[in-house]
Amino acid sequence: MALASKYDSKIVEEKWYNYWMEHNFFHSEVDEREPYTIVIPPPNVTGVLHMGHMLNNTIQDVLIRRARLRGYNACWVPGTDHASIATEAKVVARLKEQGISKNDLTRDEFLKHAWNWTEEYGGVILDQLKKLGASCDWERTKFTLDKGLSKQVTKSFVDLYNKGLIYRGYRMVNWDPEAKTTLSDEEVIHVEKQGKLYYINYQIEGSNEFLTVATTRPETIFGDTAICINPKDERFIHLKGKKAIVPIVNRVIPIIEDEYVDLEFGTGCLKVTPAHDENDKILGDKHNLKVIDIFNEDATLNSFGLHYEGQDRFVVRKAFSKELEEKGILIKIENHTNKVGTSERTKAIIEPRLSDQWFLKMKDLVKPAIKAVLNEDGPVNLHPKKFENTYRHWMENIRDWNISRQLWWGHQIPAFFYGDGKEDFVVAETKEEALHIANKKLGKELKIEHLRQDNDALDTWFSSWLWPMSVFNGVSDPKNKEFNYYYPTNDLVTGPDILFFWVARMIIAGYEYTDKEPFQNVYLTGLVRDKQRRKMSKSLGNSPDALKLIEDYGADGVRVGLLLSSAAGNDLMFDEDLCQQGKGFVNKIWNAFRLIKGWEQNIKEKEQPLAAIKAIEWYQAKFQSTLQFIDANFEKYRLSDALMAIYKLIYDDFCGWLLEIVKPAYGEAIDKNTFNSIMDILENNLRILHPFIPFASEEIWQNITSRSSTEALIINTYPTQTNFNTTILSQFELASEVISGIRTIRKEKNISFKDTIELQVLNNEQSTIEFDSVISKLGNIKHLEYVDKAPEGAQSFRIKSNEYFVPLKGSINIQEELDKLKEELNYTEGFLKSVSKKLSNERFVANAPEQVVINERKKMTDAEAKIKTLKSSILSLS
RNA sequence: GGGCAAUUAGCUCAGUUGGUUCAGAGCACCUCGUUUACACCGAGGGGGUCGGGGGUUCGAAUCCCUCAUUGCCCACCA
Repeated sequence: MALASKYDSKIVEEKWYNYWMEHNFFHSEVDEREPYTIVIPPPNVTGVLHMGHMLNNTIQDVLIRRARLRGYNACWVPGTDHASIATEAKVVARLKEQGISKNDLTRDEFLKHAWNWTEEYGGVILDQLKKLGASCDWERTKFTLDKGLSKQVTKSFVDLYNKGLIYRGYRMVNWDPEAKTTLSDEEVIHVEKQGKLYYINYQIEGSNEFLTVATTRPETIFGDTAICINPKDERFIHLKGKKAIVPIVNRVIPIIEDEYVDLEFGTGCLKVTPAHDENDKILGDKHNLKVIDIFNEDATLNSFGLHYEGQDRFVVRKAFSKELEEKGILIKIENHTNKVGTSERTKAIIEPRLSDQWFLKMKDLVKPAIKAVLNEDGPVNLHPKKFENTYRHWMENIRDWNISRQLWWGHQIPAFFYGDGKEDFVVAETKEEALHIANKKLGKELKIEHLRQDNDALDTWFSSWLWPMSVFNGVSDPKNKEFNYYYPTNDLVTGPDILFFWVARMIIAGYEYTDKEPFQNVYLTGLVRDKQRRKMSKSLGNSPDALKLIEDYGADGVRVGLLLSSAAGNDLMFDEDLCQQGKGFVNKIWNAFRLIKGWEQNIKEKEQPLAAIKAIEWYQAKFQSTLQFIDANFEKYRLSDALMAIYKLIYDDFCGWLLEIVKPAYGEAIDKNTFNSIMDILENNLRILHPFIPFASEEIWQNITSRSSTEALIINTYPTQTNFNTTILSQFELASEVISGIRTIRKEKNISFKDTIELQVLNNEQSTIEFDSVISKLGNIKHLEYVDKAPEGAQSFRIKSNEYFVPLKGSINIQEELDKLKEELNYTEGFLKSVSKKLSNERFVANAPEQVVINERKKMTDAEAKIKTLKSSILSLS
């Protein structure tokens, strides 16, 4: 069978993915082996694959495939997230296109639409992951709204409520007026906005005097219930105990005193609107102020807004400030930049709002999770470590978590109201149970239809924080076999943007429910950016189509491209050229295989050339030293470095050196021993390549007909570390320098590679004798001999203290040669001077470690020897 | 406003406890080469006062101070 000279990823990748699936190689069952588990960060169910997912999941697949080869029971659990607010927003938008408003639907009707949408688009992303080569255990695919998982969410809510950790409270929360729901603090993104500072006059009651207040939000004047001054402020001493009149509204409000007010800012007078600012709320509570809520849930003004009722807050800001200006009440406007909270999802500006919500007390829950990460050596390690600082800071300053959302798509809160009072509810896993509890509590015989379940849904993250446990049913049944086998999981791979949303909370939940960490290592990838360092986003249109990339470069090529330059935690400047490099690498491996495969036609039992014996011996040592490096870097989660080491091993050492050395002359047979050794080496290469380029490695593996093992590569073995010969590595190093020297002479003297030459070696102190056969082959040398004195009429070069001569038929340019020698002599003498200067420094000799001094002395004697040979060469030429 | 990180070749980044192999890698670039696996190739080459300035030391990319720039996280100053 002839192999194509260019590797065709399209055919190959589909073929082997199907093959792996048919043989169920991704599936894991509990057995006696040690488990290695990763749970996927569940992408949004209606999402599509983007560059971040590609990077993320490539890393997970590399880890999982390597573990599988190393004999672990590797289990990668896939799944999707219902993504409450994001998905609900998409469904609402689609309904709107169809002319349907969410408000016109019942909860059940809306959910039907949402489920339809989920079934239509849901899971597309999982199919896209398959294209990337992700070896997930698809039989275990989970969805956060699955019955089993939902049950566990409900159970944990009830459990935390019964422990007194969940409570219902009337608090100032972050309100997203577009999604019409509250958000947690983490879902609020502060962005700098260019705003204005409005100076507004308030009349003092019973006088003609005015007091000027500076505010960024004039529309909230309708909710003012006090003016606050600093008691130390001498400018306003005369106003103590007086009252002010809110302009337009004409409400009379007290002037209160509090040291909270900054004397320097604005006018030193603060208007207090307890319903719409957290600080004002604190002031209000302290001074017993009235609370006037002026907004509807979509942030239009309600009837307190008088003639602005029904208009949007920002429209009102403009119109109202104009009205105030016209009436001479607004006296000045200044530019002012401040940070404004916006919704992570809808980008709407957050409105602080008082409402009844559900909260989770975090202070105590957090404690074991802090310890687990900040302890040296685990049990939880973040990679890179620098994130432990931000983790600590967040955890130590944590506030209670607002877990209720005014959304329908999600887990409905299992609280059941039996009356209209704020406290008239019970919390239970089912309505029936709730009825039972309620009746017991009240001593009554209520009917089930008297109970009304809380309308709110839970924050998405309140379900995903259970994910590593819930995918194994560990919350419902902590004693089950699977859970105890697979949990705690090994690695988590995700972006630092959800460190608080998700990672920290999983650790918290893990300790609360199992006393164990949910995972041992967290690999935090960077963001994928474009060449101009811009974040990749749909709106910028700078994000390449993931599937198109796979089509163009092959999944293997894209995987290599992504991994080549993505140190943990560093942002990745994505450039398609990287994929091109990856594709080139795959093609290189493929062609190396074609070469070897070609030898198969012509193998003979004959004497093995010495060059081949030595080269194979050398490569095996090189492979081992590289394997050590790779393993060490996997330990440190430095996948790029591991991959780069493999890249160089294959490109330079395997293809560039080994294959060139053992390659039989054109038309000649290869000896059997060499061929077999090369096959063994090829197989080992494929084993370490497989995690990174699963498709091409399997394709080649399956094309090896003489292979001893019949198993698929994916479930084969990984090479283990053995002792290796280090001196052979340095000997080869010298030999390669000699070959390089020969090539230079060939080039300078215009000697074709096809013409054989002779080589004479003088001063054979550091011997490359072991590799003379290799030098002869690659240098195309007819005759190599050791001589006692420098031959005449030869071109020469020096490696360490050896001198090599290539006798030339024609005359050589003596002057040219002489100049070169003098230049080299000059450099070496300068070098010697600096070394001896260092060594004559008494303090250096006294203070530096012994080995350093010895090394310097060695450098000195080497240089002296080299100067000697250089001088004698110069003498013989002139 | 507080905190954390970064700054090394044109680009993306390595550089462990200061000291052989410390100024490196990959890519890009330039020159040469149609050697029968691969031009998605091979052989060479140029390129950096390690952000600036101080200091400690026999010795600093590495430790300390300071300044500058950039990025990230956190934060209730109207």
